Formats: sequence, C-alpha cells, structure tokens
Amino acid sequence: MSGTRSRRRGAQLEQAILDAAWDELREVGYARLTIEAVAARAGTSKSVIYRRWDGRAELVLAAWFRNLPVEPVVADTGTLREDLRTLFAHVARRADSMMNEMVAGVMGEAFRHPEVAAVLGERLANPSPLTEAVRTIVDRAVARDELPPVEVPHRVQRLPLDLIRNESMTCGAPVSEEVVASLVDEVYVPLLHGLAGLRASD
Amino acid sequence: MSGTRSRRRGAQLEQAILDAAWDELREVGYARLTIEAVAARAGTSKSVIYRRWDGRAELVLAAWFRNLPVEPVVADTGTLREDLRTLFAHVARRADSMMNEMVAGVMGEAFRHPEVAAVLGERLANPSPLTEAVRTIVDRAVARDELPPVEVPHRVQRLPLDLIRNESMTCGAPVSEEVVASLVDEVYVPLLHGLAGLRASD
Amino acid sequence: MSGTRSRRRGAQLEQAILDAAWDELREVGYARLTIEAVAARAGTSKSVIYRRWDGRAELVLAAWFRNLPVEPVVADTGTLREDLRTLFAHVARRADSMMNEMVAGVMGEAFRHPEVAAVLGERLANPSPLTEAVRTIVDRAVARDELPPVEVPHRVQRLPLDLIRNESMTCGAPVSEEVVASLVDEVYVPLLHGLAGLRASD
Amino acid sequence: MSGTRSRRRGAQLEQAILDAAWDELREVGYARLTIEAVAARAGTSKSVIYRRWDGRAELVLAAWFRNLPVEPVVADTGTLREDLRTLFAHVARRADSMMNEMVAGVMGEAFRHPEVAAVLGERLANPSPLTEAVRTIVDRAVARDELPPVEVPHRVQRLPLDLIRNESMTCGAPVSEEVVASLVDEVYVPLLHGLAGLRASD
DNA sequence: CCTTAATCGAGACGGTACGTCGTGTCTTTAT
DNA sequence: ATAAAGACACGACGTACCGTCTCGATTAAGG
Repeated sequence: MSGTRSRRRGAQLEQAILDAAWDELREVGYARLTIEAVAARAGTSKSVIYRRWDGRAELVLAAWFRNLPVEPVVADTGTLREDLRTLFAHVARRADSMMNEMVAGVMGEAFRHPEVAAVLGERLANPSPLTEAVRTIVDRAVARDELPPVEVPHRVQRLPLDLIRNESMTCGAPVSEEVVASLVDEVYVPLLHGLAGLRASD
Repeated sequence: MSGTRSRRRGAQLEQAILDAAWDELREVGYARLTIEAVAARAGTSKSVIYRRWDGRAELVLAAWFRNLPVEPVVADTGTLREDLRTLFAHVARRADSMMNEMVAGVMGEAFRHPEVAAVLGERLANPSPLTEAVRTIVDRAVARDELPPVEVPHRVQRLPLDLIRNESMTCGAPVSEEVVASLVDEVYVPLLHGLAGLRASD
Repeated sequence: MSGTRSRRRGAQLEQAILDAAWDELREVGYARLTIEAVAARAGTSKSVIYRRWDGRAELVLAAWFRNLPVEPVVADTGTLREDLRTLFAHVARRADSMMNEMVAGVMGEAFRHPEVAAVLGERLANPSPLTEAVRTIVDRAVARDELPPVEVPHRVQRLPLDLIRNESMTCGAPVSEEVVASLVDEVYVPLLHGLAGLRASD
Repeated sequence: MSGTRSRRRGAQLEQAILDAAWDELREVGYARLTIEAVAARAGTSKSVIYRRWDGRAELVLAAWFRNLPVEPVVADTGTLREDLRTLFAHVARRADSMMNEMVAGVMGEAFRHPEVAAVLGERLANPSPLTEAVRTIVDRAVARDELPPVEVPHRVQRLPLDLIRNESMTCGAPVSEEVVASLVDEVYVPLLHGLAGLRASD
C-alpha cells in the first residue's frame, strides 16, 4: 500500500527527488521541467525541494552529478586518428539533446547565479576521465612513433569536450559521423602535430 | 503630448519593437526578458508582437540581427601571434555577458523550435566577417614567411568564435587576457602550424 | 460542447464568479472557502478574481450582496407581539449557519481591511427592508391602541437584526422558537413600551 | 545562557504557551496568529501545543480565559443613567479591537467545532461579574425610587455586553461616547422602564 | 471624398508555475 | 516518558507571464 510507506527523510528522500528530476529531464527536457512536476513525481512537496536547492538550475545540476556516467575504457585501435575518432564519437554520444538543452538552460540561469556558474564551470572545465583518456591516447601514439613526444596543455586536453559540446549545442542536433571526422582530422590531429612540432623546434 | 503620437504601423512599428527588445535585453538580460515588458516599452501590445514573431526566442534573434556590429578592420601588428591575439580579444569583447546569456537562452529554446535552431546555427557557423579576418591574418603570416602556405578549413576559420564563446559561456564571465593568450598560444597557433606541416608532408 | 463556450467577459463573467462563490459558501462555508475553489467552480482563473476583488472577504461580500433576499411582506396578525414574533422568526430563519459563519469570517478580516469594515458595517446597520417592517408593525399597533404613539429611533429599528444575529452567532446554532419568544417578550416589547412611556411623560 | 534553561513541563510549560499566545494575540491579532509563531515565542515546538489543544481557536480561548480581567467595582454616581453609562463605557473599553477580532475569529471557527461553540457561547452568555453589576445598578435605582421595582431577566442582564460587542464588531472600531449614550438612552433605560411598567400593569 | 478593410492599442481572459507560508503529523535526539 | 527541534506531505496563497481573444479607434487604400 502506497499510503503506508513510512515517511522518507534525509538522504533517501533526496535521492528520490534527484531521480524524479532526472526522469523529468529525460521526458520533457530542461525548459519544460517544473519544480512542481518533480515534486509530484517524487511524491513529495515543493517546500522539501526548495529547502535543499535554490531553484531549477541547482536541482538539475545536482541530479546531473548523481548521474554522471562512468567513463568506459579507451579503445586501442592502433592509430591516433582512430583512437581519437572513437573518443570523440563516445563523447558525442553522451552529448545528446537532453544533455545539451540542460547545459544551455543551466548556463542561461548561471548568469544570474554565480554559484551555479562556478559549479557548472568547474564541471565542464575538468572532465577528469576525459583528460585522462586524451593523455592515454597521445602517449600511445607517441609510443608508436606516430607522434613526436608532446606535452598536452590542460586546455587542449579538455578541447574534445568543448568542441563536441559547442557543435552539438549550436546545431541543436546530434553530432554526425562526418562532423566527428572533421573535428578530428581538421582540428585535433593537426593541433597535436602542431604542438609537437613547435615544441621540437624550441 | 504623448497621446497624440500618430499610430505606427509596418516597418516603423517593427523597428520600435526590436529596439525595445534590444534595450530590454541589455537591461535585464534574456532570462528576465518578457514579451509584456517589451510591448510596454515599445508602447504597443502583445498581440502586435505575437503577430510578427513566434515567441521570445524569435523576437530576440530578430533584435540581435538588427544590431549586428559592423566588423572593424583587422589590426596589422606584424606578428601572427599578435594579430591573432588582437582578433581573439576583439571577439571576446563582443562576447559579453548579455550576449552569452542570450545565446544560451536562445539555444535552450532552440531544442524545441527547429527553425530557431536553424537560424541560430547558421548565424554561429558563418560569422562571415570573422572568417575573412582569419584568412587575412593567415595570408599575411604566410607572406611574411612566418607560416608555411596553408589552406584553412572552414571549421578552423570559425574556431576563434567557437573557442571564445565556449570559454565565456562556460565561465559565465568575461574572457580574460590570459585565457585569450592561452587560446592563441596553446591552440590556435599550434593548430595553424600543424595544418601547414601536415599539408606540407603530403 | 463546453469547450466551445465563447470566452466570457465583464458582467457575465462577474456573475458567474459570484454565483460560484455563493455556491461554495453554501457547500463548505466561509472558513473553508478558497479562491482557488471558486475559480475552479466558475471555470476561470484566480487572476480574474484577484483583478476584481482584493481577497476572500471582498469577494464574499460581493456574492452576498448579489444574493440579498427580497424582503417578504409583513404579516398582519392583529397583535404587536405576534407580528414581532413573526418578524423575528423570519429574520432568524435567514440567519442560518452559513450566513453567520460568513459574517463572523468577514468581520474577522474586517479588522485588517478598513474598507471591508465600512461596507459590512453599512450593510448591517441599514437593513432597510427590516427597518420599514418594524415601522409598519409599530404603526399598526399604535393604530390599534395597543401601544401609545411612539417614535422608534434608528438604533431600535435595527435592533431585531442585531439581537438575532448576536444570538445566533454566539450560540453557533439556529435560533430556537423559545429564544425568539424571549427576545420579543423580554426585550423588544418592553422596550417599545418603555420608549412610549418615557416619551409620554416628557 | 538560554540553552541551559531547564526543560519545562506540565503546568509551567502550559502557562508559558498561553502567555505566548496572549502576547501574540495582542501584537498581531487573531487572524495573523499562527501556531508556529506561538511555539517559537514560547520556545517550544508545535507538537507540544497540538498535544494540549485542538487548534488555534481552542488555544486562544484558553489564553483568553487565563487573562479574564478582574471586574472592578461599580461606580455609584447617583443616577441610573450615569451608572449605566459608566458600566457600558467600561464594557466598551474592554471590547477593544483585539478582543473583537479574536471573538469574531473564534466564532468563525466555532461553526466547525461544536465544543468551541459551546465554550464560547457559555462564556458570552454568562459574563457573571457583569450581570451582578447590572443587578446592583438596578437595585440602587429602585431604592432611589428612580425606577419601579423590576425583575431583570437574565437576557436583559447580559444585554449590555451583547449590545456593546455587537456594536464594536460590526463597526470594527472602538465604541464612541455617543454610541454608548445612544445605547443607554435609546435602548437600555427605556427597556428597564418598559419592564417595570409592564410588570406593574399585570 | 468617403467608405471599407486592415491593423493598432489596450487590456481582459483562461491557464500554468512560481516561491512562500502555515497546517497538522511524524521522527529523532536529548534530557 | 516526554520535551525540543524540526522535517515532511499537503494545500492555498497572491503574483507574474503566457499566448489568445475581443473590442473600439485609427489609418491607408480603393471606389
């Protein structure tokens, strides 16, 4: 009986709310996401949500962070280009419409809520598993003599995410195979070579 | 007397509305921009606005396009690096808080309005004056023998804008001098060299 | 089809709201009456109500005034006492539970809303049909020589209503036959005689 | 240190709560009085209050009964009219805005809570010190030969309170000197004479 | 020049969600 | 065992805009 469910509190209740928010996000997207709907879906009330988070943006950020996917291992295809394509494609797959709408929405509100901006910026600037993956791929390429030894600056490590997100947000559509190819072949591979070359010529 | 102002119509009225929208955008930002407020400021009524545009996003896009700044000439500093820094800084200056909030907001709504997505994507993908500027700068560098001859793909031509916008949107703050330097030195210059080198080795 | 009902405006809409309020009053009483419920029952929205009235009290007052019963003619029983009993009983019948709860509720809010107090006070102090009835009854009694000629002050004219309302509000129950008898025999008839006697002795 | 105050219980705690309720009543009035505020002011929690009283009305009634003023002695001015005026004025002074708002509020809730209605009705119908006062005043007048011997029914004994309360509740304002005069001269004195006269003529 | 159709301005309308407040219940912790 | 503290589910508050609509008033265009 649903009426007999003992009253939830603390962490358990919080989890239920974040789950509800996440489901709501997937179903209607950020723009149509409503605190009321989340409360209803979670079987709780608005006050409980407002007691914990300051508004839609913070709630959604929290729900997002609870649902960060575990980063899978990096494919080892034997080629720098293929490794990168696989990585970019993987990132692209995660940057689906919901994700981007959410990021755009949260960004929109971030301009009025510095702490949201801070949390979001931190999250986007340090996609730790991704930067690791980039280093691994580059190291392999160097080991294979496909690339001169090169130190990859942090900004370049996070570049794949930035490029994909930028692409998929400005297009409002999933990033196609061709675009991934273009980003790898026209931007990222040349950039790595450029970094290696400039370093070498010092 | 204000009551005696002859009733506006057609293009004149439209311009008044777009001006009002633009002013409103600058004063309160996209998130707080209201059709009602725009109508009030323009001294007209909501119906008149809804007759012309489908909603906030389309209205704001229209106002934006009326206020695209004229692209100033490209500085000629004598160095690729300095030319690029000047260009990036120029782009950064225009990517102020209002602009980014607007872009984020419109993006957010674009996911539900394909035609908005199309218009916005087109606008962001083809910042014509900018791509021209990039070509000019690169050509000069090649002419100075600072750079091997290189063909700059379209994706790389628009990259400055993407990088700056990405940076300023994810940070929610104006792009600092250091970040511009980092983008130029760690990304764009190496990329150009990489493109030149790979091309040469074909 | 209900969906095709043309949008109501002005007086028609107002009437629908007041009807809804009145029905709600009768069903759940003042204390449980909710603006939301009235709006729902009237098939309109809260804004429409708030645009017209300042709150629950004013809405209910308006509904009340639309539903003031027409005062029936005064019975002519041949006796002052019987005429008065009939009148008091008639007043008592109208002072039902709903009415009293409403009056008490509105009074409660009147202390914070002077304009409500004014409207309510005016209404309670000048129950015009009632004062007429009192005069008629007294005049008949004088004509029958049941009572010396007497001028009935306004305060005494409205006394029946005050007594009945007081009784029924303090008891929270309909005014019984015995109480009516007591009010007439112990208070009102003696009072009239006293007024006549004092006047005569001037 | 406030945190060190030994935990109160029983009568002491109850008194603290009723004091808090009374203070709250005086400061914000009945309509704005909340259980939460009373609990906060008393330094206790809502549960403790709900364990003892059923709701706002009962709490306030209890607080009221703890604060019934001691009835002062009756002035002896030498005239029936002046004695009555003094008495009425005294009653009027106690029927201040707070008191009336409270009575109206409690009345409003009494319609849904029979036991509240009972307690309130009992209290209003039997204002013992007042009825005594009336008797004293009448007896004195009879002794002075200002009034024929008269038996004052209970209903008439409580009438001063009813008249004043009625007046001050319907007006939402303190009862003026003029109104007191009118109640005495147009209602109460004639009524007493009427009662005496009718009795005499039996 | 005068009619006629269009569209402007003003704002009411039926909605939805907001963020807040208070209720009365329930749980936990600490006397 | 019960006080203190406060979280919880609920429901209503009054506000703000939404996007639609109705209603004159004004204006441009056509006979």
